[in-house]
Amino acid sequence: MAEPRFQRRKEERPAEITQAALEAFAEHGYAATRVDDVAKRAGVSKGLLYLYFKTKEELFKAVIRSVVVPRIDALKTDIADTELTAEEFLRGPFLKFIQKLPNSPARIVVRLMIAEGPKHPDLTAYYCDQVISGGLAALRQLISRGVRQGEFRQTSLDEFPQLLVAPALLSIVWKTLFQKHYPLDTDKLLETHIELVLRAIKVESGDAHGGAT
Amino acid sequence: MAEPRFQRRKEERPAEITQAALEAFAEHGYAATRVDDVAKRAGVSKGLLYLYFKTKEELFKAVIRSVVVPRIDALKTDIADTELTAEEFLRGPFLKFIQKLPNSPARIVVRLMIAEGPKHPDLTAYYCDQVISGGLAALRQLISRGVRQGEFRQTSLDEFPQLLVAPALLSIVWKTLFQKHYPLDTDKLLETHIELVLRAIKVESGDAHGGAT
DNA sequence: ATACTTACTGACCCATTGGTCATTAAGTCG
DNA sequence: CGACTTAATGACCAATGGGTCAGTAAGTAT
Repeated sequence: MAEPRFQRRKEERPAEITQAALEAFAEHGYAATRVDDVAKRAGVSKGLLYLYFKTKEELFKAVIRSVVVPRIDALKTDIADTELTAEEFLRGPFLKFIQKLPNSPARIVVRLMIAEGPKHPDLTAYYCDQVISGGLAALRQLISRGVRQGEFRQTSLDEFPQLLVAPALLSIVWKTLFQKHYPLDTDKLLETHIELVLRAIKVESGDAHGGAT
Repeated sequence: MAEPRFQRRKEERPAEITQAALEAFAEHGYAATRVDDVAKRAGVSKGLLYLYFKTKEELFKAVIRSVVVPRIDALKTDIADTELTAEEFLRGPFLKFIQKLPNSPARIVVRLMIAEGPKHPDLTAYYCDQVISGGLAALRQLISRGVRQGEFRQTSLDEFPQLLVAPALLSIVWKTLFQKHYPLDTDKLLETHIELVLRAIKVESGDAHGGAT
């Protein structure tokens, strides 16, 4: 009876709607998701949603941004602030970072970007600047540091830091598509990846197998 | 005047439509492509399209199959029939194979599968059987051969042959999304990848077994 | 030629859904 | 407690597009 038909919560609404949209997009993809469904999930009317987001496309962009921004910032400051050697960093924080990706909202974002990216040039540009450009620069910096400190040989890897994250992308895609048919231990896969990369780029000292320092 | 309004070409139609659909899907993705548009591209009426393909979804599946089947068969027989050493094969035919992917129809298929796969379980299963399962088995075989012949060390790579193709997936995605903003020499990237992998897994011998037999 | 089969057409149907707006009611201020 | 502002609603509109089917004409057999 005394239940109010709705409450006014101007501040929280955008985040709630964005979160609901992320879930809906995760289930059906962007195109097949009905705005009405997003609104229902957020416990809100469609009309209100359109009060906060001009169009469905705007909502889409807001979703991407809300997931991407904090995550990439974390990695960037992590690399800048760390006191670990390059190898320790790769084995530790970096490995942890890419291991988390396949089970995080990043998985959804990657799928959405691949599917819808080509239709949203400005969003892709934004993503390039925020995620790709910054992320790669940070990785390149990490590798260069390793080379400067005499840990790593001079290889083409610092020209293609993408190679460090390629298996993470594969893990994400795999989880999204094949996990059910064809389970894959992505944690172990990524660990193996780091292992192999290190073996390939470390300066070959007397004890090649020297596991941890 | 004497121009016939249309010709009857029962045999060629399916392939023509499939090809047109591939192009349309490449441009707009599956959901945003209108069946009418596919028909127009194929120079055919929408009605006829529905004569050959029960639904839009059936058409989609046919497109995927038409691209995937021949390509993967090629790689499989290639690996089985080759007389090269494992290292030579990786540096030669395998590198060529993954270098071609980012500019082939495979690129489109990958995007479509990532975007739409989760909504088509049976198609995903099919893809798993035809592409993934077979492809991985072939790669694993290649690696094992290398190990048996004393070329490669025993590593976890044969547990995760996916690592061999991960950079190819990245290249495909990159080309699809970022190429314009952020050019990437995928050929060189993939070459570097093979280089690094080989350095990581080759038996370390200054001279013991000289690599090639 | 004539009758017959069927590849092919394109106008039509109608469910779906992005987006709007007149209306309602929750909060607020004097 | 009124008077007022605005967060929130939900019925509604218009367009889009998957799918159908009655009709047409290209090929074929006789």
